[in-house]
Amino acid sequence: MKKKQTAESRILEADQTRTNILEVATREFADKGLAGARIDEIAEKTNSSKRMIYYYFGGKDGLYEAVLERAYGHIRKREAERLFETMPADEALRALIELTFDYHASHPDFVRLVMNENIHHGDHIGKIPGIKERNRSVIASLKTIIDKGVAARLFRKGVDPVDLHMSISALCFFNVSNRYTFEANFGVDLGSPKTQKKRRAQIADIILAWMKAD
Amino acid sequence: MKKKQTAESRILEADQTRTNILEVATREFADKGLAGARIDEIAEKTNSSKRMIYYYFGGKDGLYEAVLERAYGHIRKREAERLFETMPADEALRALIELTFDYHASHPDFVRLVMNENIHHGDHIGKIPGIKERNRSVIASLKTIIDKGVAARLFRKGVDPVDLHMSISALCFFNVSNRYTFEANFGVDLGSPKTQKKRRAQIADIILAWMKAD
DNA sequence: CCGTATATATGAACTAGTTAGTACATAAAG
DNA sequence: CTTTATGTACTAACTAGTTCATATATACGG
Repeated sequence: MKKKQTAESRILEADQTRTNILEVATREFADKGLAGARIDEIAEKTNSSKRMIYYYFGGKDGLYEAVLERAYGHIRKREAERLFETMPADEALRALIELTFDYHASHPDFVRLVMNENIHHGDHIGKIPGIKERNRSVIASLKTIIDKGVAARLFRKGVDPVDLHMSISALCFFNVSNRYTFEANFGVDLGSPKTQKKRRAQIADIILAWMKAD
Repeated sequence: MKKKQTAESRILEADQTRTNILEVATREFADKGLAGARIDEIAEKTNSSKRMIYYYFGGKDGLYEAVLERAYGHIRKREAERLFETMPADEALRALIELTFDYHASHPDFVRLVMNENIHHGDHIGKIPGIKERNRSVIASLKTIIDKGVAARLFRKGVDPVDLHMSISALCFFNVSNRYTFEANFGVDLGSPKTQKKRRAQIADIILAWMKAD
């Protein structure tokens, strides 16, 4: 398959191999959890081999941590929050909530990895460098919106941005994380486009009702 | 250890053995997940033996399903909702939310089992007989409260009780399910009494603000 | 510019330890 | 003598991780 190589093409290929392994492993860990996923199965689905997993990532835990770090790296890239600077605070907040909802809905793997990490008592997330720093920017964005809303007498005073973030996250996260049990318990498919569309607006309504000045 | 037995004492002991196994297995499955828990480890922590796990529950999956059924059996026993019949609708709803919050906070094993079941795509929850029926009563209770609140012009019209339940569940569930990642991301311990107390009231505030008539 | 050492990358087969599940024997009660 | 309950020892399959061999490209001294 591989013909003559230069230094660059070699580095490139190695990088592709690493990325390919991470993509496959992300799917497997998200699907079956850290304990449930199998190294041999991941290796098989890869364009590469088991040997290379150990070569690049050291072992199952190393691979899992790399997968987790990559997943968290993706979510914090949406610094599009600056877009909201020109909007009124309530519209900005709604837009931010919808963005959060959409991210969760379109990244079930991320949600499932987080679930799994909680099953494992957060033993690996602590190893990701600078994770708190990355999240601070989300809180800062929310604080800006809150302050602006309070100044415009649209929002109540005294809401902690961390609480606000927690509430938005909880509502958006649950929609993906508890999809299967909710379906079994209530016969509602949280993944259907119709339910999603309704819920997306509803979550924003809930948060805005709470934030609203009396 | 065991002396002379009668038929009854034998049945009783057998029942204690089964219960003991289920208790131990609940902790283990909640702690490590279905794939992560080990039959040998469960057996060791039991007053009984591995042999009896297979005798009573058939295998790992059978044991897990029995654990899941038992956990779901417990949560639906709080039919204390009738207590709220005498209260105004908003107070009743707040009380119900606080009850839900407390249940989640004091049963992390249940929350973690549900998380795990979602990791496994709800493959086992479907096997629990009559699970939908059991949940219908929760929705019915909520509907009663909503209707009463609407009649008293305390609540908005048109809120679907399933949506209301979903929102309450999401907020209460997240507080337990995402404890470890939230701590790692934001340095907030959702399990501390102070945070819990604040959050308990806050969740009720959020839902009530949304339900309130304009 | 050639040869040799060195770092990077990869394949194939193997292994030690684990893990779910079973076989067989037995004991007590009805 | 049959049903229920239980202890001991075993096994077949799996699973993470390793060993050894090797190919290719670059570094570097002569």
